[in-house]
Amino acid sequence: MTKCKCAICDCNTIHDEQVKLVKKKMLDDESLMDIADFYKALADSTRIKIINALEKSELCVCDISALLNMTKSAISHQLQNLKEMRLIKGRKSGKEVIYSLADDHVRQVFEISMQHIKEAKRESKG
Amino acid sequence: MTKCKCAICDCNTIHDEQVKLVKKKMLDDESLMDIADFYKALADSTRIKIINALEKSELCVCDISALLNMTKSAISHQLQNLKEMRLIKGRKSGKEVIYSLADDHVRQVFEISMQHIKEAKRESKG
DNA sequence: TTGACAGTTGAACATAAATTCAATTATAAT
DNA sequence: ATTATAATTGAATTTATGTTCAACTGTCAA
Repeated sequence: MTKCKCAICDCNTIHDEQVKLVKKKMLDDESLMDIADFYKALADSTRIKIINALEKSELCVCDISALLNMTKSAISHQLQNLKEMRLIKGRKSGKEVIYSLADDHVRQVFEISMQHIKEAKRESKG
Repeated sequence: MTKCKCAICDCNTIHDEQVKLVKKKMLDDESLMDIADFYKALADSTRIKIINALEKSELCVCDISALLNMTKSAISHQLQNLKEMRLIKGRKSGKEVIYSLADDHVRQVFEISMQHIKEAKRESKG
């Protein structure tokens, strides 16, 4: 329990040992940024809907627009977003571009988050 | 392949069968919103750092402020955010509030997302 | 009971992200 | 070639989010 040296926080009593330990064990800043960016890609209901849809079947931009009742432009922007994060991939077929999920991680993460939400809901009710 | 009826998108040729199938299989809007909200909680580098820190040890607000070199106010706001999503919990100890992870889902999701990022990086290099 | 400190809170501000809009590219059909 | 359509793009706009700032609450110690 000592006074913190840093200029920003006005802490007098920090738990030195724990903080030192944690600092040592924590991931580097760049990796943590990457992780946050990964979640950012999933942190929007439009993109989540797109992913949930592509879990069921590959679809073209047009299909997704109709499905979500949104403009092709809005959808296309979000598709680029998801593609950049390598969550989806697109293949060209004539004038259309057919999109599908890039790999299985999305499905896995989806499963776990569903579980968490279910349990969190149960707790909040009980 | 028919003209879409909706007013917003200007689609002429949508793949009816697939869209219909997907619509049937997709989760309801509320659940999809909940999932997006869950990811929103993780979609910020400050919050990710907090979670990564709490994976290693429970910590008070002061500790986290010192660790991340940020004001207690900024940290506190984010802690409320994470608590609301039931990702962390806090217990009072004298003047301090000690925070820790709420359950194991966070750890699990973390693992998978790390895998995804590693693979995505490998691909982008190859 | 007064002062000091850990933590929280709400409003203001600053920044980032989503959607719209207009224009453009690429492909297919006439 | 010309036209039509799927999709993309960049800039403008709108909306959401993170941080700061100042004030406040609760707890401990003198």
